[in-house]
This record gives sequence, structure tokens and C-alpha cells, in this order.
Amino acid sequence: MNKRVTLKDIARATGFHVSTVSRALDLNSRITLTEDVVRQIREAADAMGYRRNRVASGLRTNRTMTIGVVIPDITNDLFPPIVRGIESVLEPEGYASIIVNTDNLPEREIRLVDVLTERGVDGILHAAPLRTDTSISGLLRQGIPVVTLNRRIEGSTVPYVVNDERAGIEMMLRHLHEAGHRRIAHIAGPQALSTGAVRLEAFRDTCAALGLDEKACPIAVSERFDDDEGRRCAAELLDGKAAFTAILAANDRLALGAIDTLKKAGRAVPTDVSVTGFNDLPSLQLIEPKLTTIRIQHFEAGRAAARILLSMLLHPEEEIATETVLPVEIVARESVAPPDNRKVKKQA
Amino acid sequence: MNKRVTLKDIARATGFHVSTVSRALDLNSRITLTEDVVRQIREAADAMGYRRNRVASGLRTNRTMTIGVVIPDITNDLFPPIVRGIESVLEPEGYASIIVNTDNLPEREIRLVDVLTERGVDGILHAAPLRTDTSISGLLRQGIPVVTLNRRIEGSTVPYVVNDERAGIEMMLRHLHEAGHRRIAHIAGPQALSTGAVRLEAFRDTCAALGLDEKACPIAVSERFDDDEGRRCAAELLDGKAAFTAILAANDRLALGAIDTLKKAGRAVPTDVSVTGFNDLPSLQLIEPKLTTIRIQHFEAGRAAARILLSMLLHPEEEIATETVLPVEIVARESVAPPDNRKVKKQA
DNA sequence: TTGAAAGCGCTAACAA
DNA sequence: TTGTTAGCGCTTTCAA
Repeated sequence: MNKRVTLKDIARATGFHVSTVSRALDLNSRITLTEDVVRQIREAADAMGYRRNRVASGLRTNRTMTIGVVIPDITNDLFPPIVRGIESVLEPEGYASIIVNTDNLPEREIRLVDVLTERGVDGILHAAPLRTDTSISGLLRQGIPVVTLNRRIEGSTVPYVVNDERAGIEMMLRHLHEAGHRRIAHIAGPQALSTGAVRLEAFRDTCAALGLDEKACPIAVSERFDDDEGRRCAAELLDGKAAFTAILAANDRLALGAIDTLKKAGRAVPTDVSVTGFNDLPSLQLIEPKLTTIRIQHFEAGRAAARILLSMLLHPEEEIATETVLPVEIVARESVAPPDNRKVKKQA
Repeated sequence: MNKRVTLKDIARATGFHVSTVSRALDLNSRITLTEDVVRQIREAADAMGYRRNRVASGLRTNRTMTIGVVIPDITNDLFPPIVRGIESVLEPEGYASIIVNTDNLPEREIRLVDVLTERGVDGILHAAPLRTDTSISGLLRQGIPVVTLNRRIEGSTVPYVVNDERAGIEMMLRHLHEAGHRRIAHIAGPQALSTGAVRLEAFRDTCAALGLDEKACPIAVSERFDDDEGRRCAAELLDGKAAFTAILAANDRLALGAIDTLKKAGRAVPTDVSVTGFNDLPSLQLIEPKLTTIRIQHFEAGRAAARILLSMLLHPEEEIATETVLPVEIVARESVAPPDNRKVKKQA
């Protein structure tokens, strides 16, 4: 249980002053020291097992080399790749990250952002903030740099990185349209989350652009992005009076839940009803039927946001990209087939 | 961009001394202050939006209220629930966690544990350390409390929380035995990881206990706990001369990969070959055939380890549980069926 | 019960 | 090029 080695200890051992030791150990010090002195000090530091106390240095410099990462829930498959993407950029630069899970609860978000600021994080990466801002304006007032992922803050100068969700929904709807579908239902995501709202809007807009009748495109709105809500919304759609030959779900989990309900209702996928997802979760590869979906770049979103935050920290005066929209792509698999028009008529 | 409010600011505003302010704001201060003074100070602090600077208080008290969590990889489905379990215990007590991903690489582990100690974490929760200790003895020398999860450190006093893996393997092997299987192959996990080694050992021991012929129980050892290695090992087993009617895989991913290879080789699961997993990943529910597996308690393991660490931090003198073994249970689903003896004979 | 003062370990402006 | 000194914001011992 050795006590920790401090600069003072090294100073005592080498005969130099603490400030000299500090400078010798500072990799990007502007001040030039005699090569030999630096060597002596570094060797002593190594031998004694010195580790810089970042708490002390953070207090002095006001930089903790720690950033805060705010996510809804790490057990949601979307976020681990984002976290690793962030880490892949920040870690080589010497930053560590404190991760907090908000569960999309405003009170939790407020409390947890306090947890981060109390610890003096140098900046915050905020993945999936709520649609009504709970904590970001407060952070800006404190002068803490913030970059959001997954969603932009409207009418604000906060830089953001998003996936091109509008394009994704549009591509998917056109894909179904080209396969011959004209009656396409949508299971929308929670409207309290930007992803849910944006995708629904894009769905409506594209329906209009394609000249699809609004009544032929029924919509069920989910409360959460999960299987259960997918099941519930699919049942709601089946119970409705509008017939449909395809379901475009706002994410993969909703799609999987919907497929489950369809199967239980005796509707085969994709023979009777086509179903599509959004996100391209890794686990989809093993699930039958293999889901047609939109691939978004989780890892890359984390990287991009981290790079922006980094440049805000290192070069505060420089211009930065305030808006980054990552391209998405469609992954056509087995859950889409042309509609069976005979059946539709019968049903309608 | 207000500057942060400090104790000094509150002292100036209220007319009291900083030390008085500090005491008034310290919830578990032993020192008694006049009720009215406390109220005045607290009100001023609230009004001014004071947040304690934990960097400064950490420097003074040597307690950062931050703990380090070391995991192999957050994108591995096992770990998010562990992380949330940890958080569920530590967060209410005011602790934040810095999470690092080692990717099971010793050099990374060493570097990242430095990242944690440099930041003065009060303790470390180490999930899945390597079999040969890379960082734990160093932490103990520095007097940093450590609890390991998933694996124990042999011949050491470090408290650990593990799942009862031996029992899991034994239950599963007996389950297959009772179904009539006598030629059971094992796809073992990486032997550099304790989970891989322990499960293999338990497999061998239980085979012996059941009186199964060693030659009837071929073993393929994987390099990683993933689908690809499951595929490769299954192919290796199929190419081998030993016939088998079941594969007991060391985890779910290996099992899923194996099923893929079996299908492609024209062997139906479970009709021709039964396959079992370990861990009970949530995504299994949607994958066909539904895998028979062992359910372990990820979330609860995180909670238990965090509770132990907490008591080490708060009551260093008290006795703590050095060994916690969480029970596992078998989840019988559809990937196990009685062997078709005719086929085995033909093949053997 | 409150105030004064020291100091945690480090960095950086200033001096030599 | 190196040393001196002050101080980041907080806690805590000692004194009043």
C-alpha cells in the first residue's frame, strides 16, 4: 500500500525543483529544458512509478481530460457502437469518458448532467437528447462545449451529428412503392424523441410525394422503440379499417414485434405483408425472416461527434462543422415482396 | 458563459467565512451550526446555482466519488446489463463511473487502468480480467479497492462475484444426457479467459461423472466467443472422426455459429443434432431454433459487485463477502431433442 | 458555534 | 534554462 509518488518526491530524489520536474514531464511544454535534465527526471519518474495526479492538475488547469457521454440506455443495442466510436477518437488524445444513462427521463437527465459538471468534464457528447431541451442551454451558459448526436437542437448553435433519417425513410418507402405496394402502414416511433418525429414526418411527406392516398397509409404511434410496442401497434393496424400490404416500421425492434403479431394473426411475412425496419441491428442477421432495413452509421456518428468536440476543446477559435449528416443506405433482405393484389381486394 | 459559483462567492454574498459555508453545505457534517445560518447559506447557494467542485474536493479529501469500470467490450451484449447493474447501486450513493474497454488486450488493460488511477477513482470494478493478472496486483499495491466480476483471482484476497458456471455446464450436460445423448461435443471458449477454461473443465469433469467415453466427447476450442468461431469449430467437429448427436457450446454466440454451419452441412437442429448455449442473450428469443441455454444474472452480478465495493469504500474495517457465486438456471427451449440413434450408427 | 489558516498536487506567471 | 511563488476550490485542524 505505497503512497502515491508526487512531483515533490521526484524533486527530492533528483534535486530539481517541482516546477522543473513538472515541465520535464509535460510532453507539450513550450519551455525548453536541458536535454540531460529532462532525461534524468524522466528516468527517475519511471523508476519511481510516477503517475500524474489529474485531479490536482485538473484543479489547476481547469481541464480534467474527461468528457461526459449522455445516452438513453447502454443496454439499447444502438448505443454501444456509438460509445466505442467516441472512445476511438478521444482515448488516443488522453481523454476518458464518464457515461450516464438517462432512460429518456428529463429529471434523470438533469441530475446526471449535474453529476458530469460537478466532476468538471471538459465537454459533453449528448446522444439523443429529448425534443424539448432539458440540459443543453444550461451547459452552454456554463461555457461547457456540447455536441449532440442523433438529433439537432433547433434554433441553436450546438453542433450536431445525425443520420440522414429523412432520406432513409424516403428510400424505404420508394423501395416498397417500386415493389408494387400502394397501401403502406407506418408504425411510428415515440413522438417525444426526434427520431420518432422526423421519421413520421418523412413518411407523410414521401406518401404525399408518391401520390399515395392518406387513407391507404394508416399510422400507429408507439410509446417506446421496443418489440412489445411493435406488437401492440401491429395489432392496432390489423384492427383498423384500412387495409395494407406493407408495414414500414420506424425501427427494427418495432418491425420485429410487428412481424410477431402478423405471424400470430396468420399473415406470412413477406408473402402476405411486407415489413421493413430501420437501424440494421447486428442481431438481425440471425433472425428469420431477414429484415429489410436502413443501415445507419452508429460507430461513425460517435467518431464524428467526438472529433467535433475535440476540435472545440483544442481550437476554440476555429470554425467547426455545426451540421454533420451521415448518409444511410438501404439493406434489401427478405422481408419485402410484391403485394398479392388478390388478397388485398378480398380484404378491403 | 457565467463563471462557476464557488464557496468563496457564497461566503462573500452571505458574509460568512468559506469554512462555515463549506460546513453548512456538507450534508453529513458532524459539526453543528446554527440552524438559521445553515438555512441562510443553503438558500444563497441555491439562488446562486452553486454546484460543488468535486475536482477540488477530491484533491483535498482524496475521494473523487468516481469509480472505474473495466470491461472487455461494451458492444458485447453481456456487459451493458452488468454496467447498468453497477450503476443502479452506485449512482444513488453519488458515484459516477468511468468505463473503459480492454478488448481483452493486456497492453490496453494496463494503459486504461492507468487512465483510471490517474483520475483518482475511489475503486475499481473489474469485469472479466484475463487469466494471468495484468493490473490487479498493481492496484492493490496502490491501495485501490478492487472487486472482480465474472472471474476470481486465484490465491488472492480480491473479492469476486461469479456466476455458477460449473453448475451451469453440469446441468446442461445432464440435460442432454437425460434426453438420451451419449456422444456430446463441446465447443470450448478461449482458454485465455476464465469463462472458457472453467466451462471446459466442468465439461470434462461432468463427462467423467456421467461415465461418458472421452472419445465420444470431442472438443473444439475457439479463439473468440463469437459466431465465426462457432462456425469454424462446428466445421472442425464435423470433419473429425468422432460422431456426435449434440453440441454443448460454451456460449450462445458459439452455439449460433455452430447451428449455421450445421444447417449448411445439411444437419437439422435439433432433429439431427441438438445444440445448447450459455448466457441467454436477450436476442435469442427471436432466433430460430430457439436456443436451449443457461441463464446467468448479468444485472445482478453488477449489483452484487458494486455493493461489495461500496462497503469496502464506506466501511473499510468491516468484513466483506470475498466470494459471491450467483446461481444459474437452465432455459429449455427448442434446440434439444432426443438423438436419432439410427443416424448416428450410420454415420459412425 | 464560527473564523483563520494550511495544504491536497499541480501549473504557470514572474524572477533570476 | 531553472527556481520562486502563488493559487486553483475545497476540507479540516486549530484557535477564538
